Amino acid sequence: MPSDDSRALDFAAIEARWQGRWYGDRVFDSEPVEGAPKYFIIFAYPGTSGYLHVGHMRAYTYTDIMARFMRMKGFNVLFPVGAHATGNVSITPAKKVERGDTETLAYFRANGCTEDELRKLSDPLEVVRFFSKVYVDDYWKRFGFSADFRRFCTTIDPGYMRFIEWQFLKLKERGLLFQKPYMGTACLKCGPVAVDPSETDISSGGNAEKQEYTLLKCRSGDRYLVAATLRPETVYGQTNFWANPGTEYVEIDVEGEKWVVSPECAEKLSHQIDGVRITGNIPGRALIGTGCKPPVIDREILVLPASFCDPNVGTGLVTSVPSDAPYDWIALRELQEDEARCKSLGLDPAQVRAIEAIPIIRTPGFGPLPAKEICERMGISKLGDPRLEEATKEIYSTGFHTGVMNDLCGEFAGLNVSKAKDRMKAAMFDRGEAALFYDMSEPVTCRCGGKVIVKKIPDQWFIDYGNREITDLSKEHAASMRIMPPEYHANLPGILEWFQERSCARLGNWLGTPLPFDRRWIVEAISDSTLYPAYYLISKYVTSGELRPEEMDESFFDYIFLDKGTQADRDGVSVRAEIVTRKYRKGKWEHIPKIADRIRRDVEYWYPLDVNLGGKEHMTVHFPVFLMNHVAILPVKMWPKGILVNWYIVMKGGKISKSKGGAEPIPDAVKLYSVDGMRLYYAHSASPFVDVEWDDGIVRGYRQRVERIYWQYLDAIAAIRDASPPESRMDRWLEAEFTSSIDRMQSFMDAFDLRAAAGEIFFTIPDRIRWYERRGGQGAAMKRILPLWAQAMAPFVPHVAEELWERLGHKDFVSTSLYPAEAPETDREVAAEEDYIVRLMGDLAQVRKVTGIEKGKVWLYVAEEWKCEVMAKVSGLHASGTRDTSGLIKAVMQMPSAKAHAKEAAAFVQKAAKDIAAGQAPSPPKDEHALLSDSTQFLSRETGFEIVVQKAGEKGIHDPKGKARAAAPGRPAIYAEAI
RNA sequence: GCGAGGGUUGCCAAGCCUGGUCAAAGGCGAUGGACUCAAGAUCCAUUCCUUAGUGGUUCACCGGUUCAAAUCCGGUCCCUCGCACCA
Repeated sequence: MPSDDSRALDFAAIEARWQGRWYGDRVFDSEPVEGAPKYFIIFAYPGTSGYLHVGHMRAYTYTDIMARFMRMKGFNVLFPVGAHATGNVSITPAKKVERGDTETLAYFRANGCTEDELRKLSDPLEVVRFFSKVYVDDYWKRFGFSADFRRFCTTIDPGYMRFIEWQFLKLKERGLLFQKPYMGTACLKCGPVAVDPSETDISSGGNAEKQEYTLLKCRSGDRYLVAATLRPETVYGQTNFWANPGTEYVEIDVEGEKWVVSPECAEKLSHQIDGVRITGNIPGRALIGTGCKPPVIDREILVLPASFCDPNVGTGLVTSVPSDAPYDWIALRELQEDEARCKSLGLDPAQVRAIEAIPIIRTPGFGPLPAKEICERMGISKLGDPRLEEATKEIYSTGFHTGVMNDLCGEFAGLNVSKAKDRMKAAMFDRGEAALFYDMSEPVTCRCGGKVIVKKIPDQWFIDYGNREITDLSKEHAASMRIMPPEYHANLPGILEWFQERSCARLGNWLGTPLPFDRRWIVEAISDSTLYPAYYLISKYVTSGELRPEEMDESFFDYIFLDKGTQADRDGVSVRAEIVTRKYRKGKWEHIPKIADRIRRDVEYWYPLDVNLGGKEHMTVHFPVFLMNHVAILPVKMWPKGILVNWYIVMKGGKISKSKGGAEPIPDAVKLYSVDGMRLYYAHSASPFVDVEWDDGIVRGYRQRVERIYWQYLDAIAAIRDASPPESRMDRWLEAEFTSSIDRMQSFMDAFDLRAAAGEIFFTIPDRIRWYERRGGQGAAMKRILPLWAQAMAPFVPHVAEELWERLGHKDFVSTSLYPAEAPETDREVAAEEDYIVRLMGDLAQVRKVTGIEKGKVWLYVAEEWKCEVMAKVSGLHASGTRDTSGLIKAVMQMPSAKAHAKEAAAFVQKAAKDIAAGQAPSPPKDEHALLSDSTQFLSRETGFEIVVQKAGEKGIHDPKGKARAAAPGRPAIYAEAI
């Protein structure tokens, strides 16, 4: 027995040792092998934006486990890795470093970045280079990934960019690219910016949303007072118009029309509509008391004063619908009660008082005037009340979802509000009475300090994912794919259908590939990462220098992916493909396959991709376009075969965020928990399809579990090293248990159920071995199962598995060993016997507990022979459909053995039938008495009771309490006496 | 707004698709015991209530289907996540 302290494993040494050997021997570099089945798996590569955290490693580890498993199953596995540098992911940190952002600098330093390195990182390209290296060396190799690192590439490698150019040429050729105007968020100084909660481009306003206002053009003389509304469906309820008497408005020329809006709005509009210019000023005061004629309703309404008209919101002018807008309701009432104010603004109080709200929407739970009702309910009576916001939201959301337009709404009467909204908008546009206007829901400030606005981009490039043919083909193909979890498989067709056009390029200063036919545009990050698994087949040749980026023209890719330019018209093939036919090798020139041919063969061999594994954030973004681009561009035989989605590791309080940092740096985590401990944690602590809360203690527990198994394994080796232990029934038992565990593990793995698979190997098997030892197993079976056990562990805990494999005396790697093709025949009968013993021990414990007898003598009564016969009979009848008790009893009474005990038998049949129906009838071992007699010593030792085995129903047995009668097949009766 | 997932016994987490074998796997924690001078580690047992063992009440809540429901259907409450040119 080793002393206790030595039972801590030096994981770091083991990890370093095996990683050194794997990568030193390049055992995971993959090349096609004629005739060998292949397996091509990737994980969605990370953006080079920051350090990775323990959550990312979950997905990556799944990928490696699958890759390792398939390799050992005999597949030729290709598992390449890369990094995603497109867009501004690396620009953002570079900018932060450049301006000396203290948080960012601290973040880099905390993760171990040296000052030398840090200085360079103000250059985005350096950031890409830096993180590429960190990912490969500090994370992926550090985790022992069995990847082919020769193929590593980023999306801004020159070769990759050629590939993307080709992709877009093909999309264009297929008619899937088009241009149209788009309203984007932008800073006037910096160009397009992203507005999102992570605030990578902006300094504030990350939660702002782009809102679409409908501009209602209300005729007033030769011009329009233009009101902005989010609720165009309420136009029938307009009773008056609001303007702010305390502010200035401007008159602008819009395509020949004169509009009145706030100056702020005019400025915003000028970025959205061409040729907008200011032609005059109008004090708000001057509008009050005039009239205007809004769209749809055929009547003039009065312009009234309202302080809540904010020149920064919408047009600064508002149309009033007091029936459904709490603000309007309160404002109107206040004014109606304020005669003095009316007079001071030159309004006729009587005329103002005459205005009445017009009910337009029937909303369940509300009367005809919801705005009025909610204000009364909430006790809102003044415009200054902050709860007006809440009231507005409530009315809007209830009305929108449940409301129906009433009879006053002309042709729209009877429609659901949600439907009426779109139709009314469309009708007003058609008649030229309305226009669209976009604005942010709250102020957004760019990193440069400028204001972020909504700006029209007149010629934005889109990919047409709404294309009928591509959508249908993709849906059809998705149905045939292996997609996990099943819920996603079911949802994917819906997502593909929902996917419409998507902008695919950006103006501005981003990293990425310029569109080959319009180089002002840079292909954006989602669109340039759809076919990339295919590029891993090429990157190797670029890295090695065998292929130069400038040689990768359209005809080159056409040749290797689309079979164009084969044999017959070689003239069209890339020049380079012809050139590299000879190479100086080993001192002489030899002919080697042309590089393009070699790559083409690689593509034919490795493609399609078998599994694309990525986080759930990809479900509605990356995966659909990944699939649709394959369908659009590549031949059917190259369409992907599988998708696996993983959920997250979360910290208390939310998702671990790469951009925000704060998570455990991987190198530190590895020291704390060990690589194999973490790998086992990922695989086993939960299904891949749920979020898991990171918990230190639990991860430590897994490290300990690995250690424990390691020592259990070594002890087992030591115990059998030079001995030839005798074979016993427990050896047959262990081998059978082990074999079925391995069987289950294999089928779990095939179903991507890593958790259940790991459970078999790291929990069930050690547990069975302990039982084996407890029952006196001497090691004969251990000798046989140990090698396969190490192999089974290898995908999950490869470092420790290699170590154990070596201790067994192997000179090769367990990682590249193969699982045996066939499982040995095993004896299932013994399993029933051991189940019986386990069950009995449970009953004994139960008896001990309820009687309180700790030490004493226990009599076990094995059921009479006739009971076994009756049980078998009932069981057979039950299986063949006879289930009613009286029928069963009749049938059983035909049996002479039962008839001899008629009364008892009838009762027994009833109970047996019940147990069988409930599935609770244990299958008894063949000879209970013999088994028990053989096991008395074991049972005594385990329970501390003296054990006597008797046959129920025999004369002269010791049975003072008549317990023997309760004996059932597979379940002996028990009687205990304290000493 | 659009869409998805979920609420299980102290905690984490299986089961739910394919109803019965489910008082409900496994892990963690807790309690007791073994081993030890002791501690840790390890091993064994217990961990809803009850009871000389085969009984009772549970799987967010309400209702329904069924001989039978954690599992199917309808409703309610609560939580989480994805998307809306960040990737």
